[in-house]
Parts: sequence; C-alpha cells; structure tokens
Amino acid sequence: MMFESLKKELKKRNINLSYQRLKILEYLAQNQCHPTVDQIYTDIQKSIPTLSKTTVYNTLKKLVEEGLVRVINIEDTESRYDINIEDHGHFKCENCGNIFDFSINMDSLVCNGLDNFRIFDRHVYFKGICPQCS
Amino acid sequence: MMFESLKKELKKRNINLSYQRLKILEYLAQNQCHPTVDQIYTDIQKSIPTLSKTTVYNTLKKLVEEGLVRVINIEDTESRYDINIEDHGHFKCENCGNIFDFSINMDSLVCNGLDNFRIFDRHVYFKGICPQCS
DNA sequence: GTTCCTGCAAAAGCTTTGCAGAAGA
DNA sequence: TCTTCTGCAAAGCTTTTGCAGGAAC
Repeated sequence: MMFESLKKELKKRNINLSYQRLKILEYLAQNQCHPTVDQIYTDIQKSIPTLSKTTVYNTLKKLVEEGLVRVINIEDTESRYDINIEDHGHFKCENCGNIFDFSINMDSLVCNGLDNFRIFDRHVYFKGICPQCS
Repeated sequence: MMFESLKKELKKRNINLSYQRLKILEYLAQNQCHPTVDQIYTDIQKSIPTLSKTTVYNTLKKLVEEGLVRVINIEDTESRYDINIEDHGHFKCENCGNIFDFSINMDSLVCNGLDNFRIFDRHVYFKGICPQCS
C-alpha cells in the first residue's frame, strides 16, 4: 500500500530509511489530516522521546523536494503536509480550523495567460464554514 | 478609479482615512505586484519616515477583514497582499520569485465533496517556471 | 471625553543554520 | 573512511501584543 510504495521510492532515490524517517512517513500515511510540523513532532515524540524537531523539518523538506509530499500553505502561520499528491482541493473551515479534501478536475479549469509557463504544481483551496459548524 | 472607490468604501464602513492608511491604499492600487509587508513598509517609509510596521500590519489586517484586500499565502515565509479581489489565479515562478496573475473561470472548476459547505474564498495558485526564466 | 489610530519595544511562533557526535555504506 | 543523518542550541524572520501618546469626532 501507500507506506510500502513510499519506502520503495525512497530506496530508489538513495534516501536512507532511518527509524525517524520511517516513523514520519508512517505517520503521514496514517494521518492524512494535513498535520503541521508540531503535530507530527508531538505525536511521534511519544514513541521516540529523543526525536528532534529539526529532524522532522529535515525529513519533510527532503520528502517535498523529492515530490513525495506536498506543502499546504493556507495560513501564513503554519505549513501543513499532505502525503496525497494527486490533484485535489483543500477546504479550510474558518471556525473549527479543520482542513477537508475535495475532489477536483484540474483539467476542467479554464485559465488564460499562462502560455509558455512551465507548471509543476497546482493548488486550489477554499475557505468558509464546514457543515458541522454551520 | 480603483483608489477613489476604495476610499468611498472605507468611509461607508466608518474606517478613518488616516494619512498612513491612504498611502498604503494608494500603494496597493499602484503596485499590483502582490507586495509583502516589508516591501510596502520600506517603500512608503521613503515618504513617511516615521511609519511603523505595526501600522502596516494593522491597516492590512483591517482591509482584509473588510474584504477589500486579499492575502496570498503561497510560501509559509511571507504573506502577500492583493488589492484585486476578483477571481484570478496566481503563478509563482520558482526561479525569479515573481508572481503573475492569470485569469480563471472559477465556475468551470468541477469539484465534488463540498455539499453544505459555505464557501467564502477561492484561491488557485500554480508553481513553476515563467517564460523569461525558461 | 471617548474612541480610534499610531508607533515603539518586547514577545511569540515557526523555521533555518551551525555544529558535533552517531550511524550507515 | 567518507558521506549522511540526528539533535541540541542559537539565530533569523515574520507577525502579534502591550502600552502610552496623539488625533479625530
């Protein structure tokens, strides 16, 4: 499944599969709730008490560089990380703060003015109020 | 034009048109390049040497709350401000860092999973390399 | 007089950097 | 051995907060 295929990807790219990195990967695969660095760090620290936040930052940076994880920047105060790299949108509830995924068809988006631009990454996010908070 | 209609909007909402605020508004209207707080502060300080960054933050916060200005969060390290509040997308060149506008038709975007969500704000941004940097 | 606005200084919060020791190939 | 990885401490940045003086109505 996802976790296993990610491990293979890392091996293929000669990225060491250290215990810390495996735990972070596992956490992202199991918690697809777009966690912040602090959430990842705090939760994994329960099983690895010596874990450093720097390691979390380093690992996430590497995973993003390799294109295995995406950064979500909706608020300037926090980066969130998403192991689901397929095209999808994010909805942030301005009341509870939760982030919801929704499916989109990027190809359906009509946009003009990008001739000769090389596009690597497409992000769509909405803000509003979720049904539970309504 | 834009600057004048913005002034009217502020008056309507009982927001004092202080000298500092007018200069910030004028700057945003004339520099639709999605400036950061620091760019706004540095440039306006040339004509208002006593200007404080706090005032820039306060003013922008107010303008965003009133829906007259939008915040663009593409990178976690910087918030950018856009006085153009009509639907449009942003393209950030990963080489030169410039942000380009492009037109989009939000209504054309097919998305599922947002029944009963109240949407206030829609953002679309792409990342890649601009023609000049290619 | 009351409210709002400005600006300084300090604090807060997230992220990066430098570095030394440890682990892995 | 050489490279990579970890984790501590410190530094760097952006943004927020507290507060006093000033301006506006």
